[in-house]
Amino acid sequence: MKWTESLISTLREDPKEAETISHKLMLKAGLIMKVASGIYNFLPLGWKVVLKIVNIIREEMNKAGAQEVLMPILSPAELWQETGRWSFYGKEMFRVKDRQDKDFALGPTHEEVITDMVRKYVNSYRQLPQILYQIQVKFRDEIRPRFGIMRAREFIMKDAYSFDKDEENAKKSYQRMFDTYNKIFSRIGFKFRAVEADTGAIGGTSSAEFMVLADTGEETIVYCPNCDYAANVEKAEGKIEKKGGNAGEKLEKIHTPEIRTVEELANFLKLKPEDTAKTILYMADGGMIAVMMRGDREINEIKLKNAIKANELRLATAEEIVNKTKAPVGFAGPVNLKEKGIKLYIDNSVAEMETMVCGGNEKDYHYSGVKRGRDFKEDKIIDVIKIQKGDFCPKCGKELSEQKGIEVGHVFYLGDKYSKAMNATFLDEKGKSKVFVMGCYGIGVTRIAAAAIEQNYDENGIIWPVSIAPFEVVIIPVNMKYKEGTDFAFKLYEDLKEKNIDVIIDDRDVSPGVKFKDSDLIGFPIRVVIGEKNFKNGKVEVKLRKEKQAEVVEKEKVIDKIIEGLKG
RNA sequence: CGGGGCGUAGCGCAGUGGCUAGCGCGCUUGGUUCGGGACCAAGAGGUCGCAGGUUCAACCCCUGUCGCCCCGACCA
Repeated sequence: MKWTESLISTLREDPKEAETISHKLMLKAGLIMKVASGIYNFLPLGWKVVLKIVNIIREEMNKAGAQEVLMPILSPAELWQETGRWSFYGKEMFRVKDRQDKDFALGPTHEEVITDMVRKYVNSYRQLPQILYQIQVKFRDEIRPRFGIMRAREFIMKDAYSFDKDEENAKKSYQRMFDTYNKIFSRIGFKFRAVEADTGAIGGTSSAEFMVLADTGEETIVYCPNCDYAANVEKAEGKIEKKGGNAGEKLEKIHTPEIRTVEELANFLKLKPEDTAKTILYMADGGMIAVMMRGDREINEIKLKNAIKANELRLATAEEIVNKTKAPVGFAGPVNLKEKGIKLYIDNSVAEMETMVCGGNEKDYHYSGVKRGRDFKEDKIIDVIKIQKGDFCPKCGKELSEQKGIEVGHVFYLGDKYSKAMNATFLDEKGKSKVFVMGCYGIGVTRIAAAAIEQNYDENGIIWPVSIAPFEVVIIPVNMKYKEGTDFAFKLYEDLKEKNIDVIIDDRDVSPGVKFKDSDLIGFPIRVVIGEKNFKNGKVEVKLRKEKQAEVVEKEKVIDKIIEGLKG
């Protein structure tokens, strides 16, 4: 590509609408353009990046024996109603009506559509397993789209679905996809990690997320430096240090005016936060429940939601709390809670405490010396504490660490959730009708582009990995009027194209600084500069974007040097 | 949905109840320059988000509305 013939439009100043690195750089480098909130045009450079990502994914999926299909963007409400997701998915699903007033969804994911396809065409165990995938636009009306294409409302996803005759084989398919994902992300050049994850709206029994490691990531990963345990903090389990639980032996009611937080309470009573237990009130599927955990720790609501098998969970409002407990927010406690008709769950950490301070269910009162069993009785002991750095690995017991990540892939072992709901069956060896055992596997294609930037940038711009760079090499003739130099530059350009190297030549008649700034900003992995002084000595400069130092090489050796650079 | 902020040229911003709305960058033309966002000269480009109101007069004041960004709730 010649720069003068391309639609490349870089910005000199930071776009004000962007805050995060990748968003800012993608706009500044002219990769994407916003059309509406969470909706973007991919400009030529940006689309080249996406296509390179797509190619890698497609190659690896095909190698793994998966077959590509294409499902429609629109899907009829009936399919979603079969699994109940028409109502369950809520406002996040874009819905439209056709001229007959029939309901359709813009596909946020395609389990229903693919299951419908497979139940129609697969009738025998002999046709199994099947792994089908597509690379398609997805629509999700995110509550708050942000960070450019990182969390967009319209985005490209590779979604795959496996169908097997039984659990054993389904687990093999799951493993095959897991391995394929490792290959894909390695090929792209990511520093990444697969972690245990919550299954969220897709459902199923187990899942793993592939996280690109970047300090700017939205997700927190808890991992063990000693063994292979790693999990999204949403899902993470662990042992927490047993401490505290010394709040006197005798149950005493204490006047604690205006004291609502654990911090205030501990200071007031000259105890430690871990000697207290906090009680949080939630509305779970319409009814109020109470959850207790040790005072110094935070709750993980996702773990809670799963532990109590709630569909809908939210904090109780101040009004609901007063109505039900007769005490204002901040004074909830386990003593006499049963009489108010509130189910009590306690975290493991509370079960370990000898005695504790708790809210008194009365304005300005707490109890000290509260003993489990004597002063209250829980309905169930569960694990709801948010695991953090310094807690102990559930597998090997060593201390856990934390890091930030960006979710780019997610594999789910689904089981029969969708096949059962949609009555998707086949005949087994014995002629018996059985439902498919499924898995589903997503990769955020467009998100990968943003994640790659979050992981690879400096103060001058993007540093693309070679695998997905918009061009592998940029050739910069410093002065277009210096004929010998530009002649060589164009010759080199043709030679590289001949060798199937993805190259662009910056043939603009602008000052050198502009070319250097733009090439750093866009982040081409290799830059070849042809300047008059060097060229008169038969030399040109080759610089890797990721290195500080450029190298001056004989002009005859430049192609070898480039090829070497592309490998490294 | 709650909190905060912003809509003026392609981008980043300034501006005043009054006459022709500015600046920088970018863009066009001509010339000089050529290793880190060069310089000179001459240009093009605006329903001041939209609607209504107040006023002799509104980009500016008032009301409404739409859009966008950030934080939170939420989220494969």
